[in-house]
Amino acid sequence: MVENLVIVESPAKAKTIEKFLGKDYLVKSSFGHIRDLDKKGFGVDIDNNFKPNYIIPDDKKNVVKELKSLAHDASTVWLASDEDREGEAIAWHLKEVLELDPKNTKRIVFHEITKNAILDAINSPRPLDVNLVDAQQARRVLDRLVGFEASPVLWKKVKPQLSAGRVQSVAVRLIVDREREINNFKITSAFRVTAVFLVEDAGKTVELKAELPKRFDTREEAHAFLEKCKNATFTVEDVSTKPTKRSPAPPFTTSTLQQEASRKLGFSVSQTMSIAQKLYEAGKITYMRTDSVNLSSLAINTAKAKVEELFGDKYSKTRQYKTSSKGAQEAHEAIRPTYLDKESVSGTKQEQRLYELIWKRTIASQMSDALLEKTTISILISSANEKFVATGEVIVFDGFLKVYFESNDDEEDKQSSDIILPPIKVNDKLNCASINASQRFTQKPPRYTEASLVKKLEEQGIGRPSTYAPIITTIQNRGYVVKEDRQGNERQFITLTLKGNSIKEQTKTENYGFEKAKLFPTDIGIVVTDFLLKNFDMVMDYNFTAKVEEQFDRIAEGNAEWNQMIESFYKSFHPLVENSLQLSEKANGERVLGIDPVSGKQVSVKIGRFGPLVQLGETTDGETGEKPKFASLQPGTHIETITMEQALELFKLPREIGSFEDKKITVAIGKFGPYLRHDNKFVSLGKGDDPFSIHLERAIELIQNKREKDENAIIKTFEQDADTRILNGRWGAYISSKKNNYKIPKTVKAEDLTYEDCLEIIEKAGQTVKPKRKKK
DNA sequence: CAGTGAGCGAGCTTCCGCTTGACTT
Repeated sequence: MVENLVIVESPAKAKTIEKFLGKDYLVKSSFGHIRDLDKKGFGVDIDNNFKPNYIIPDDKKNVVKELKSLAHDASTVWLASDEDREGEAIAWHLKEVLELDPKNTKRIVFHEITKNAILDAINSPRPLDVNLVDAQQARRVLDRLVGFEASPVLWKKVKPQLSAGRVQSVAVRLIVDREREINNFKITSAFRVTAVFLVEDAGKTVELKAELPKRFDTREEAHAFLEKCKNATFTVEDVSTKPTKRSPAPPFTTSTLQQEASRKLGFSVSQTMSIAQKLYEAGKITYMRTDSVNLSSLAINTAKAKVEELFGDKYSKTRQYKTSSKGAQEAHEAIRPTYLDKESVSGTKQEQRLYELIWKRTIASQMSDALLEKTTISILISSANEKFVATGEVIVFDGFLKVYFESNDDEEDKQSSDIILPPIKVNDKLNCASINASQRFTQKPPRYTEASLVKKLEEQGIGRPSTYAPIITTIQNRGYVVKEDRQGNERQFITLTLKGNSIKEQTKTENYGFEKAKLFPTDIGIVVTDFLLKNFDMVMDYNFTAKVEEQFDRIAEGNAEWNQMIESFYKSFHPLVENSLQLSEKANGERVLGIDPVSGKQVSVKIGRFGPLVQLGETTDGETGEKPKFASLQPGTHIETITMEQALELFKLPREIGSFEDKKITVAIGKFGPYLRHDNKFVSLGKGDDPFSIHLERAIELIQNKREKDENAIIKTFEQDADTRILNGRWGAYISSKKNNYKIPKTVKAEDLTYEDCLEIIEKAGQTVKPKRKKK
C-alpha cells in the first residue's frame, strides 16, 4: 500500500524522480501511450462523429494491469506525463483506463528533472486540459484517416503493401523533387582567376593569394584577360579591416544532435538515437527526444562554473536560448549531460564520442563569442578594370571556438583557422608570381543525407523528435528510397597559367559527383509520389502539416471543436479517395522510349509485378500480335533516366558464347546478378566481368575455378547416398541432402559424423517447423 | 539459387507518436 503513485512516461525518468521524492511516493512508468486506435478495421467510426475506437495493445496489457492495481491502492495518483499534446493525452487515457477518481487524481507537469522543479510541480497540480487532449485526438484521427484511406488506394492502383501518410509521403516527395532538380540541372562552367603575389615580410618572402571576383564565361575571355596582365603593374588600392564575431550554436535538440552526429561522427540517425538512449538510461544525459533548446538554471550555473574553472572568466557567458522551429512543443530540456562537470564518461567507444559531442556543444553554448578580424585587400591592375581581392581572417579571441565548432552540410568539416595576410599598405606595388585561370563547373543540388532530410522535415514542421529516425527507416523499408553510395565521374577542365611572360594551357581531369550514403528515390517511390501528387495534392502539399497544426492549436486553445475540424477535413479529403478509386488505369510510370530501329517495335519502360522492366512491342489486344518481350531493369538504371541504348542492351541476354566440353555456355542476368550456365550448372560472374562482352576463354576459366572450389568444399561423402554430403560453406560445415541444407550442432565435429548421424540431424530438422519470417 | 510480366481472387497489407525491450541472423 502506497500513499502516492506518480506515473511518468519513461522508466528511466521514473527511477530518477523516485530518488527526489522519497519513500512516500512510488514512481511508475506508462511506457508511452497505453491506448491506441484499433488496428483491425478502421478504428474510427466515420458515421458516428468520428468516434475513436481505442484499445489497449497486447504489449501494454501488463503495464496497464500493474498500474491499475497500484492506482486502486494509492490514495493519490499523480499523472506526470509530458506537458505537450501527446503527454496530455497519455494522462487522459490513464485516467480513463485506470478508472481514476477525479477527487484523488492530480495532473502535474515539469520541464526539467531537478528536485526543485518536481517539488514545485507537486505543489501546483492542475486539472487535465481536455482541449489539449482533443487536439491530440484530432491529430491521431486525421493521421489514421489519411493513412488508412490513401494506402488501400495504392494497393489497388499501384501495388499491394504500399503505404501513404501525412509525414512519410511528403518525406519521399522531398527526395523525388530533389532528384528531378538534379536530373534537370544544366551544368555550366566559368573561369575562376586567382593570383599569387610575393610580399616581403620581415626579411622573408611570403605569398599573398588573391582572387578576381568576376569570372569569365569562356576560355577566350580568360585568355584575353591573362594577356592583359602580362606587363601590368599591381597596386594595392585599399586595405580594410572589419571586426566580426561568431556566436555558439544553441544546445542540442534531437534534430541537431542527429545532424551533427552524422557530420562529425558518421552515425546514422537511428544509430545516434540508440546510443543516446543508452546514455539516457545510464543517467548520463537528459532526455534525447526533444525540440527544446532550453537549459535548466541548474545546468547553466554548472556550465558557468565549469567554463570558468577550465578557461577562466573571460570565456564564460551564460545564455538562454529560444526555440525557433515550427511546431515545437518544448516538453523537455535540451539534450545535455546530466552532470556538466563530467567531460567524459565510461561506456562503449561510440557512447563516449556521442557524450563528448553533447558535452562540448552544451559547454560551448555557455561561452563567449569568438572575436575575429576580417581583412580585405583590393589590388588594382594597371592594364585592366578588374581588381583582385584578397581576404584574410584572424581570430582575435577564440571564445567558444576553443571547445566546439559547428559543421556545415555543404562542405567537408574544415576547422576554423586563421588566414593571415602579410603586412601591406595602400599604394604598395606588388610583385606577381603567377596568375591562374581555372575552369570551374556549377554544382548540382546535393542529394539528401538522412540527417539533412531530418533538418528539412523539422524546418517544415513535419514529424516529431520521436519520429525522425523511424520515418527515415520506414521510407527505406517500403522501398521508396534507398541509401547508397554512388561512384563519381571524371571530367576534363582547362587551366591557363600566366608565369613570367608566357601563358601555359593545360587540360586536367577531376572527379565529381561522388556520393556517400545519400538518399535516392526508387522507381516505385517516384511512381507512388506522382500518383499521390495527382490524386491527393492536398496531403502532398509541403504546407499541409503546418496548416493542420494551426487548426490543432485552435482546438488546444478551446477555439474549435475537434470533431468539426475533422469533419471539414474529411469532406474535402474523402472525395479524393473516391475519385482515385474510379480511375480505370493502374499507375505504372510507363515511359515510351521510342521505336527499336531493328524490329520497328515500340520500346517502353514501366513498373511491372516484379519491379521495373523494359518492354519491346506493345501489349496488342489478343490474338493478332505476338507477345511483347520483357527484361528487368538492372540496378543503377531507372525508368526516368534509362536511354534507348541501355534498354535495348537488356534484350541481348541470355547470350550463347560458345561451348566447352561439348556443352554450350550461355550468359544471363538472374536474381543474383550475372551468371554463366553450363551443363545445367550455374557460375556467377566476377566483379569485373561484363555479361555483354565476356568471352569464351574467361567463361571457361570461371567454370574451372568454380569446380575447384566445389571440390574443396566437400568434407565428407557417403557411399550409401550420393545426394547427402557434408560440405564446407560460408559459415562452416553443414549437411547438404537432396537440395536442402542442415545445420550441424556445435557440439560435434563435422568430420566425425556418420551417415546415420546425418540422417538423424535431417530427421530432427524436419520436425521443427520453420516459422515464416515476417517481412519488415 | 539463376522467373516472372495472364488472371482469378482467399486474406493480408496501411497511419503517426509516445515509450522500451524481445526477437532472430
